[in-house]
Amino acid sequence: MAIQLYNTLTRKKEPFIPLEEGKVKMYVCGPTVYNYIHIGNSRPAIVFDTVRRYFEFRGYDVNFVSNFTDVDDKLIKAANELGEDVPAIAERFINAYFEDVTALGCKQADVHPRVTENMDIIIEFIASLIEKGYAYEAGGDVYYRTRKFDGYGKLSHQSIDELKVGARIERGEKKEDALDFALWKTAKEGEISWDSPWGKGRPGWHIECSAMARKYLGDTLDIHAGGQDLAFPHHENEIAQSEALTGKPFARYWMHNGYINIDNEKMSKSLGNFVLVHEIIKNHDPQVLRFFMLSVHYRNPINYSEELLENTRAAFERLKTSYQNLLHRRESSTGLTDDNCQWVKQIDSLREQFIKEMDDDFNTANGISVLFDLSKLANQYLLEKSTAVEVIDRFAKEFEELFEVLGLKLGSEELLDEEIEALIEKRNQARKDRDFKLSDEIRDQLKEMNIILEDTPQGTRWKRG
RNA sequence: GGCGGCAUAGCCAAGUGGUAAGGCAAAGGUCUGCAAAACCUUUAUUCACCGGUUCGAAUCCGGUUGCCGCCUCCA
Repeated sequence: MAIQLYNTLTRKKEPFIPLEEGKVKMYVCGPTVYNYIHIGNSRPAIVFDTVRRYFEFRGYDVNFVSNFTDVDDKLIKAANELGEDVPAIAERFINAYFEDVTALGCKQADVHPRVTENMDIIIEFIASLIEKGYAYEAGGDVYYRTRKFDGYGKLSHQSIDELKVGARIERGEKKEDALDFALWKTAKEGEISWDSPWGKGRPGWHIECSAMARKYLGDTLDIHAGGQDLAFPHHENEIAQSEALTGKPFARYWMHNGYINIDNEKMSKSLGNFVLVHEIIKNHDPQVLRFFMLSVHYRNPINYSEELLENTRAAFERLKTSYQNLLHRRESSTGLTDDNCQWVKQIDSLREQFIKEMDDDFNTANGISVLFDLSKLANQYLLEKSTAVEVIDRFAKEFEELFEVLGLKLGSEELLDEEIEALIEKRNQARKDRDFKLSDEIRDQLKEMNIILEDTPQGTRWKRG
């Protein structure tokens, strides 16, 4: 059974059938790098990183492209305000972006193309659209002739006449029609600019994705993804540009993630109610933020608050503790016993369940609930008087693989320094001697050092507090 | 005005026709020298409200209420 995914274009869940067997060509709209990303920006990064990981887990070869918008109006504005030039700001926030999303467990894309490095193909693209009559030059600007493209509105399911009501012409624009949008903007005095057949200027926002997606992935993509708010006008305009040029479908599947809300209101840089990832991860484990995002289906809204993050932390700990306890128990485990296969069968069945849930439009919320089932099963197994290394390893491997699919880390085994090691040994001797006063003192002392001890029939295990 | 989404326990959240997953929190029990971790048990006769279809509805249809989003830079 194929992976099912919800396609914004058809408003239905559809089986995923790639253009080329076993391969996924995927493009995700990346950030405009004029500031640190807020947690709303981090959602598509996390969600589509997970989609990519899941495709890979299911044996697909994924070609994943995500752009940086490194020149546009907002960057120019930021440059003016900060008294820096646009490339310097872009460079700084591209680095900051990688730092943030890496902390959140996102892998790098295969290609991270930048607008400023692809000016030639963007200009070429625009020139071809003019040639085909889909665009026109007007006083140094170039606009897309929206009404000429028949399918306009097919992604956002709006009719072109209804859209017209909301469209506007800004002062100084030379559009033929209110719905037309800029492909090329002529530079104002002193602004960063590139030479073009229409004079010095810079690209409009939408054309970059059409041009770069085509360059790196071809005329037709399997999946094009981004935040819900990009569906209109950004993605709609991309379709108009690309399909007018090639005459082929631009993307077969369109995926859009839901918003993050703060107090039930959309978070956005322009509303000013945003929370930066950069700030959050100073006080919170970035992995908890990722877990939080994945605990809700990607198309549903998420309400963010510190309190919810704290609840998530407790839940996430539960899974990791379960895994750590398995590792601790491994040392005192023996060979296989007769009933072991029953446990393994149950693990197999949970793995199937996980795949079934994820195959259904990447239902990470349900995938995570399977992890809790796995955790419960493992904890029950650890209650057995004797345990088998094979079964422990099977449990551990399952944790590791499924965590990896979701981009979550279980925490590596670290060693304690000798001093702490010695204290634990000393305490164990005290417990043998039934000197509980001393043993409790040592436990408190270690707690001060952020080491928490847990006594089990198989010996004392420790974890960081 | 056009298009779309959401409403499930104290909180978070799955679930699109077959009798309410999972997590957090809370309570009781077991285990433990005491803890911790964990296990077992309990916590929605009910899914915003009102009708309808059906043997059967949280799920489908119609209506009502409330909240949110897109239509303008936005993930």
